[in-house]
Amino acid sequence: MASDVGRTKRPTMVDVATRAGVSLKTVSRVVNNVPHVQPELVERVLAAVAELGFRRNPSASSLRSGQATATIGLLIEEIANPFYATIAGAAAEVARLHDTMLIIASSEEDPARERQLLQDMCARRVDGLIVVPAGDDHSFLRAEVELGTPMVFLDRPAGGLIADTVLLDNRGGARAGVRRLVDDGHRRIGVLLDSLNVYTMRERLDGAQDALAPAGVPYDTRLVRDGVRDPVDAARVVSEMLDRPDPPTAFFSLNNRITLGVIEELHRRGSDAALLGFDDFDVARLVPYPLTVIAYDTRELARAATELLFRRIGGDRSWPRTVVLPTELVARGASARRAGHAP
Amino acid sequence: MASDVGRTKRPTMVDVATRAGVSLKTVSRVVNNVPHVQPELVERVLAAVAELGFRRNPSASSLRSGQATATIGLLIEEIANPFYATIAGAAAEVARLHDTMLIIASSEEDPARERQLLQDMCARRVDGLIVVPAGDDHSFLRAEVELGTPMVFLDRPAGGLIADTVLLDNRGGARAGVRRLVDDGHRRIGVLLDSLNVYTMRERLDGAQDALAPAGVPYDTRLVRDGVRDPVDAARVVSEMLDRPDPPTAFFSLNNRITLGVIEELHRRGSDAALLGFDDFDVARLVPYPLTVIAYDTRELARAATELLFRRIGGDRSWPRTVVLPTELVARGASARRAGHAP
DNA sequence: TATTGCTCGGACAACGTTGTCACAATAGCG
DNA sequence: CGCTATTGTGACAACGTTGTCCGAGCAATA
Repeated sequence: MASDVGRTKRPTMVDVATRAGVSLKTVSRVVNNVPHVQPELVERVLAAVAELGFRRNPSASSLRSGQATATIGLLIEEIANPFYATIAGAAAEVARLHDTMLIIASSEEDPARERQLLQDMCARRVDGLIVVPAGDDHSFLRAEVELGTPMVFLDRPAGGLIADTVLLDNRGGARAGVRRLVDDGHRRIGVLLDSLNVYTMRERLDGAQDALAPAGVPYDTRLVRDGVRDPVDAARVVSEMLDRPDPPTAFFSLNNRITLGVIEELHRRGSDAALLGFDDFDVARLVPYPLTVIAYDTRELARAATELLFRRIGGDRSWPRTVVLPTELVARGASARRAGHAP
Repeated sequence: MASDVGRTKRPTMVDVATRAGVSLKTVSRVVNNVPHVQPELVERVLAAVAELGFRRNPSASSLRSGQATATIGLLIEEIANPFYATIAGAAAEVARLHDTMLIIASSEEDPARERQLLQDMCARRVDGLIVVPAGDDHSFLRAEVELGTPMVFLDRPAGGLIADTVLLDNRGGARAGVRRLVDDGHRRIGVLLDSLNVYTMRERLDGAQDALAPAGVPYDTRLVRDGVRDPVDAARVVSEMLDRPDPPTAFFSLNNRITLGVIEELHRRGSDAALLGFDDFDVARLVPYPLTVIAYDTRELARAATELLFRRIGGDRSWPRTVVLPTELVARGASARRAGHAP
């Protein structure tokens, strides 16, 4: 083809060796910083490397040496989601400190795709994996674990596999938040959640029940609604609940997407129902409605997981551990009501 | 060490061949779907693959076959930033359609780091690169381009390198937005921007001047402020400008981080200055202040770039092109003033 | 039955690198 | 001055895969 113009081959160590007038092995030594090479030769080799623009081929390198691709994999649900983006950012930061590349893949909450991606990453011989599980059976990873690929599960536990896990205190956070609502005298609390198939949602709902049951609040199915996917859904559900003869005096939304919809509807109606939301969000203080959020440090979550992973990669073979990170209740919003500036 | 427990070697094609009682090459053929292999042998091989849990070693594969690591690289400034997260999500989606892995790396706006990461990705023999430039000299990539690694620059043009580029119509968008402010009678417009070192900021400011100059609006240095890094900065600058004897009647903020700060201050003061902001943001409609945003489709931006990249990977050797995507003026906010529900 | 044509399996080399080993050159010692 | 350590260097093989090529096996044809 006429389009091959300028299509040269990449320089290899052999080219560098020829250029520098040394042996292949000497180049290898210089490139890998092996000591006991004459300073003069080192210089000649480095000069040749620079002139030819040589870069070591990591495929060949990791093929030969068996290990250490200087790459870790991160499997999340969806990169575009700010929660996962924050996780990816924090993981990337830690990886950078270890001179390691980060491969990010999105499962899109599809267990089959999750499996495919994880196996693909393992086939690429990543040095380790951080996984936010989508499916609920990860026993297919056992072979990889036994082959020595360390992995840390993040935000949700693995299914059918004993492994390192870093979680939020979903249940405790929800319990504390709802307890506050109860302490404030609320007895009819609307609860909105995405899906009970998700571990975090189940935990949060359990936490709410932990707080409601001892307070003697009866269980009212009409006040717990799952399948709330987006803010529009949420607004509709809130509207329905408020139109009932005995409307809730408070709402607990189990994630921030739902919280946004709830705020919108409450604000639109000029309601004064209390609102508790799991997850903080960055424009929370601009929101024209007072609310309490169950906040946590997403970066810390990812950082803890990534650092644990690197400890494993570094050779820590101790028993798998589960780390649970705390949450915190924070008052937010109501800037529309002339809240002052935060310090 | 006693810790080697369970540390088996990964199965190779040789193992599979032995197990299936065929030759190594036959396994290779089956694994690569080469036709003309006896159906019975195919079955035996596949059975052995499944039993042993064999996965092809991509290092060896791409080493031998020279190309096609089925991986593309994306270099952005910061994964945790929603703009880049959205880009990453869209790029990942397109990559998935092409059965390709996406490696994401963050330059953190550091040109040295950018260079390092790009060269690292090239060394890993990615099939192509998408780059949001941080530095302003990318001539060091020329060697890679000549070696046949396609690359597409996104959001900002490359420096010192002729290459495919996908941009927003920053200048046109700013021009249209500011023209509307001018048409509405505004003559004193406060302009807040991050840094003139950034290409997009320069373009947006140029667009503003395009609209102001013909309208005979004099240039007032005190109304253009750069170095506005975050919402707190922005709020302070707005406050200062409003305290002047002839305060601006409108503000133009050149990115959404700044916009948030401006909103907060305007709302806090109960000001009625008009507000125009570059970049839309997802909670915009919840915002308690009316504003116009210069919006665009971030996903489309990334999609266009990624698809162009895959066309190049597919063999398109036509002249490098520059794609400019349109922006759109959208009215937002003021939900605090009882705006109705969007349909 | 012998020849041709065709299909498909297997031996072998090679991709670029690194570990092993051996050897050459130098320094240190008696 | 000869011997052993020590240091520096290179030949060679191997990592796991795939491209090349040859030839075995078989059917169709003369």
